[in-house]
Amino acid sequence: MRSVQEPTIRDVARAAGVSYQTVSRVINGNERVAEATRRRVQTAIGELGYRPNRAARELAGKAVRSLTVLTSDTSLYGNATALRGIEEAARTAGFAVSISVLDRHAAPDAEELRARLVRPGEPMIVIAFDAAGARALELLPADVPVTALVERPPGDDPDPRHVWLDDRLAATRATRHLLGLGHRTVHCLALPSSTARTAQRTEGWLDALREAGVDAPAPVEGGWTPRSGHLAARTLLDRHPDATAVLCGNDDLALGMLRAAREAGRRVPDELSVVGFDDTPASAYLAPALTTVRLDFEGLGRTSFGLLHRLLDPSAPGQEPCAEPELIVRESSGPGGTGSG
Amino acid sequence: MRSVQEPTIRDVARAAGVSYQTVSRVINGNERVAEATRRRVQTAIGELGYRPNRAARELAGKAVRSLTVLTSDTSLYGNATALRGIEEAARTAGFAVSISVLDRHAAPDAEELRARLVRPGEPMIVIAFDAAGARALELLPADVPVTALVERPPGDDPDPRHVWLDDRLAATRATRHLLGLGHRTVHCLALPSSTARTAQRTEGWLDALREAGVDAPAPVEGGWTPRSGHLAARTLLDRHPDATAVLCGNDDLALGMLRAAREAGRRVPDELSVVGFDDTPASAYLAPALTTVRLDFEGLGRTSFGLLHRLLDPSAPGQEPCAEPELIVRESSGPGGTGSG
DNA sequence: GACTCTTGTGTGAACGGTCACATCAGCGCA
DNA sequence: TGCGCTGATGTGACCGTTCACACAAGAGTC
Repeated sequence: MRSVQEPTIRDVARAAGVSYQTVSRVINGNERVAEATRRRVQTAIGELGYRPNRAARELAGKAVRSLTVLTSDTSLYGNATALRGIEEAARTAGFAVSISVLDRHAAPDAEELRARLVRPGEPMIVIAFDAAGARALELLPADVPVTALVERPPGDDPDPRHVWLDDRLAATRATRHLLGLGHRTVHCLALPSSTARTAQRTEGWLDALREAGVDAPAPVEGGWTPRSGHLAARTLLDRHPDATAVLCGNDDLALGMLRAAREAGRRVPDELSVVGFDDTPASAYLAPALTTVRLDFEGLGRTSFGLLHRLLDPSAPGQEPCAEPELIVRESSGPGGTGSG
Repeated sequence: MRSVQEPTIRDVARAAGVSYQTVSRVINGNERVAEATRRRVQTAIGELGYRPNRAARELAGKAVRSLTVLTSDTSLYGNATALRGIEEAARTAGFAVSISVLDRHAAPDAEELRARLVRPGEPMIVIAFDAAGARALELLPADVPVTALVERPPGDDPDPRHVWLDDRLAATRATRHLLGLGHRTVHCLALPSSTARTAQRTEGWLDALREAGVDAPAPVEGGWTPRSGHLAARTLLDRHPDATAVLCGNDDLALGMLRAAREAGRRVPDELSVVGFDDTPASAYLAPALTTVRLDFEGLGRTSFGLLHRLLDPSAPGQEPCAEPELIVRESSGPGGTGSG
């Protein structure tokens, strides 16, 4: 296939007048090589354009630096941004990143998942914000080194290989913001949970309502897209024509909510306050600009990689922590009237 | 690291009572194996849970089925959607997909690029809608099998390894739509071009104006995000307070345009028509819902993979073609007054 | 019945690295 | 002078697979 043979370690050795093993030592940063020899070898490497053969290295038992990211739909903001964070951190550390995309709607089975591993024992990072990811995480063989970005901290059985953002607290703060504006209660357009339990963001919303001594209306569940948000929002407005404030599971749902409100003749924020989640690049430019919670998905991706890296090599450097969730108040939330709540 | 050794081809051979070579034949679908033997081997494979070792296979000279996607920012709609298409098609064909993310703002250099290749000769797909991607494509060593998703067909020197969507015609149609609504002229909020030449979408816009015998106003160049669209839109409205129709390079720019229009007190579509490009999932839910052009990025991704596959193996199956660009008329475009143009 | 030809199977040598061990020179020290 | 130690380098085996080739057994041909 290739016309010119790639140079091997033995070609370099010949060019530098040393044995192939010495070349191997130079490549792997072994101490025991005389400075002059090292330089000669490095010159030869440069001149020949030598690069170590990955396959040979792996076959010979050297731990190879690669990982696979398992994620659903890469066009969702959270997934895409986390992926970017992982890729950047991984590349900086010299890891090759493979990717395997799950169908968001179909539950993966163990056999299929096993087949997705590039090789047995390939390290993985699972983006498990949704049910497909969470299920994949459960099904992964036990001998695979893995870390995961999860929606919720596992309450009873904390797993040190999981990382997450404090969605719950963030949702509480966003809800408090709305209550503080004078709304009698806050409705919830919820994201599907990744587990059988209530989504974290929904929990946080409940926390704030409980704390304020307000009865929580039943949340309405949407999907992940503006389309599903729009449908769910219609249901919500139908069921609760007197709603004055809605917390949405993400910015895309909020976008659907804004449209449904417009269609129902409810002005935002005058008659209805809407708060989103994620702070997508679009949110500041919507009409009205969306009040939302900024989440550091990129940082979370970096963190998940750092964790995996230390799992594989305990001497790997630590990671700077991700940014705290931050409420960004824009135009879509306003004072709640003193009227019906 | 792993407690249990993975079974090798020799383990399978022993279990089936044949030589390792026969096992290799079965794995690779060689004709010359007796039916009974084949079955025995396959049973052994199943029982032992044997999977071929990728590295050994590659080292022994077997073409290994993997590819690397080179792309900038994975959170942009076009990139993310194309990536999804590539990944899906590749996985179906048994390829492992690696990913390498370029900085959209920094030009890659040849040395760095070479280092990104998982191995010399690794097949690649470059998503080259922007300048970073286009530059990377140029710098790739000649011996790498590569296909690319490009912004524009290379006019003079058509490269059969490139695929693209007919942005130009699509832009012409969108512009005709606006002219057909009675607008005297159409302004352009342009995407940065991937090359030194004018962006395809901008060309298409020019085509339509020329065809209608209308003088083309100078296009205003934005970036890729709502933020950059907003900035550029302000400039555009400043320079051309009498504009009644604007074609935007993508939906995110259009979003920025919508906001700038609102801030300038220009009602859309009554006083100003805005048309986007891409049909992102959000566009139908914006206020007003965006008239835009639907582009089949996912199909383009699949096509680019099919092309690469056939480059590597001429007997690989053909691909179904991508969908034609389609103008989706929604609320953001309306009749142009007979007043100032 | 000796000859090809086909079919099914086995053997040895790569592929390009790493690892464990062997070797060798130079040094300090009794 | 001879011993052990240390630092620098070389040698052989091996990782799990494929490839090229050798070989045995049976069928078809003259």
